[in-house]
Amino acid sequence: MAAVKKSVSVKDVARLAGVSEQTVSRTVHDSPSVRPETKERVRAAMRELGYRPNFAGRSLRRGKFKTVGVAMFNITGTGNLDRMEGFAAAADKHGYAITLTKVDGHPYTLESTSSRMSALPVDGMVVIMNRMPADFGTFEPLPGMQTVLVTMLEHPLCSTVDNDQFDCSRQVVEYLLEQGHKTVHFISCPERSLSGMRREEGWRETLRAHGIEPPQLVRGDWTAQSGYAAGQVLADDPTCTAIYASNDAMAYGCIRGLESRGKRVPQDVSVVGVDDSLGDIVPDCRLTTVRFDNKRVGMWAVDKIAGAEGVAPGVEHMLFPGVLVEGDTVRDIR
Amino acid sequence: MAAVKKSVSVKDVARLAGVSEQTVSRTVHDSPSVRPETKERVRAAMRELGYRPNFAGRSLRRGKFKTVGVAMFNITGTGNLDRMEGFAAAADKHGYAITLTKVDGHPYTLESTSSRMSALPVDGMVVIMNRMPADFGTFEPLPGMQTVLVTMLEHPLCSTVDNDQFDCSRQVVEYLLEQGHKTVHFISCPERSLSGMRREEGWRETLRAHGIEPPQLVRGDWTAQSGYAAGQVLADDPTCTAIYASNDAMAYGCIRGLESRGKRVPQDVSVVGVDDSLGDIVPDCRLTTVRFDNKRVGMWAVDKIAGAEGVAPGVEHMLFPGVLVEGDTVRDIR
DNA sequence: TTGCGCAATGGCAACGTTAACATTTGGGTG
DNA sequence: CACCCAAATGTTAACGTTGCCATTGCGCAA
Repeated sequence: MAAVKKSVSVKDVARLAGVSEQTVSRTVHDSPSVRPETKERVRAAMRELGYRPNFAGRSLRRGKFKTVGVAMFNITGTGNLDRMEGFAAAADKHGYAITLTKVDGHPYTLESTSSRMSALPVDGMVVIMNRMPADFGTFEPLPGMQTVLVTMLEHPLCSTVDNDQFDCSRQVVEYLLEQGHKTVHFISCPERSLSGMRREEGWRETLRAHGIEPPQLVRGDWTAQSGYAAGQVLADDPTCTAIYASNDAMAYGCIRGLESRGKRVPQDVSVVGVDDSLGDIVPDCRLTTVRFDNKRVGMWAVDKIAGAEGVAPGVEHMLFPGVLVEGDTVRDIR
Repeated sequence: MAAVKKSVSVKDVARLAGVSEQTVSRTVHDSPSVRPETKERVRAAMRELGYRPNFAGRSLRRGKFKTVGVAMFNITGTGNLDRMEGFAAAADKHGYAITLTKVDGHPYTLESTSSRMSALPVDGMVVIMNRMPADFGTFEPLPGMQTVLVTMLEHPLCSTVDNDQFDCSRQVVEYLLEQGHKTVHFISCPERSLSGMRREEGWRETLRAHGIEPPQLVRGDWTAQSGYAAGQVLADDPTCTAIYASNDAMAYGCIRGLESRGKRVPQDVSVVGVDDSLGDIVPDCRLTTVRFDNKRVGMWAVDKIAGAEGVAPGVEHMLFPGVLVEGDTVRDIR
């Protein structure tokens, strides 16, 4: 056991088992045209030598890698962990692996991402579009490199998938109106956030669809501190009985801000957030919020690539609705 | 442009450029023994055909994949996102890619993880040891598969890296003692958590090292709710002027629990957490906590594999200390 | 002019696997 | 007993790349 073993190949196994390389290959793939007795002999040889099929040889021969590439601009981001969980779960299901790459560069383009991916052992790629790529409109995926974009936008040549942020706002606003509120105030996010702006549109248009002119919104910056300030402002507005915040941190901040001005939640004002990100961090409130199934989004993306074995690409646009989770921060005032 | 292009190989480029395949290969690797003029002609051909070197062919030839495999039991977990960021950053630096796989199975063994990895295009692997594998003590890494475990435990054959949980507690306890506190109370976590138990040991032993007998600890379950309950209990203990909680959620819950019993933080009681996970979620307190650099842990792991190009493995054990971040929840009572 | 050395390029083989085809063997049928 | 068929196994070639060695062409010193 002194020398370093070079990697064991079918040839070595074949020699030891006294069969041809092809029979070894057939045994690996459990072909029915190998006698059980022979198979057993080959398996024994594989065990003895510690044989593992070589990925490169196999891929070269097959022209497939059974791997999906994932490109992300910044890995740290709300929901990314769940999305990754989804990628991994779906890949696992299809016997695929996930290859992860960080994307950078100014300007950030789908073209360069795609080009980089094509030198990696992947059959398709998923791009998490935190940023808007400069060439979004004109990009065409490489032939043979099925591409799925995680974004709310539609694309003529790539399948896209994401959470439905517009519908999320529709659900929240209609829910609050059903509880008897005459209008819904809104704490927004910075204008550069694509998904945040979709939430804003959803809020605005749903109110209008119910014949209600949207009140002045309060602009936040995702932080609880900005929610706190917004809560203090809205506490002085007598028409404000229901507040919808663009994320949970601002919603929680808002609650504390309202309380600092003597308003109680939900007795005086109802509050709803988005993202279900408070988890077990806050002890004294079960916030009413919208939960997105990011894992499902991730699974869909990988399914689209790994599931379509040889099937025609077929561009599809998919938006998954969130689920409104009732907590203790909304009161029915009818 | 009607037919689907098969993948473009060196052969195609060579033909178009009127040179041999070898010259194309040399051009790809920017060998100095190709005339600049020839290089340019080859490059033009590559551009025209959209040539990308084939990963499988290259790996087969070279016997290297330039890829590090990462195995995780559950992807969702404190710090995993930052660790991933570290993996990706380090891989990027070395021109490597990351291949992610989810691990399951009962019992969970390093052996099966390793075996699964060896059929993937990776040169080494990193295992995030959220769970204790059944064969931790007896595992030997596959030859040629450099293995790094992310855990606090040492291993005779694999390099290991993680945050230093013991030192974290030492820092917190000594910091609080320096502020004049006579003892430090502790809110622990469930006993099954390896890192949590290390924090507990660190708290206990540091107090003893200062000649202080550790007071009765309060057992929590990582949630703010359990911290809240602990805070209420400790509020009635007159000897309790400083509390160290095993994570930030419990620390925040504890603060609210103390307040519910009329104690103020930090005027009456000082509180310190761990993990720096509150971020912008809580509006009204800047918690004193310990911040770990999980990204650095991730980078170290991948550096160890990707950086050691041909170098002898060399088993190493690395623990990174956290940094105590001063907030507004500790008071100097000297 | 001849010969030498160097720069530039080409030819060949091999990495490990497996699809396609070829061959062998044994058993049944006319 | 010749024949054919099916089951089991073997042989060959090719996937794309690149290390090694061979070859070509050219300038320069002898």
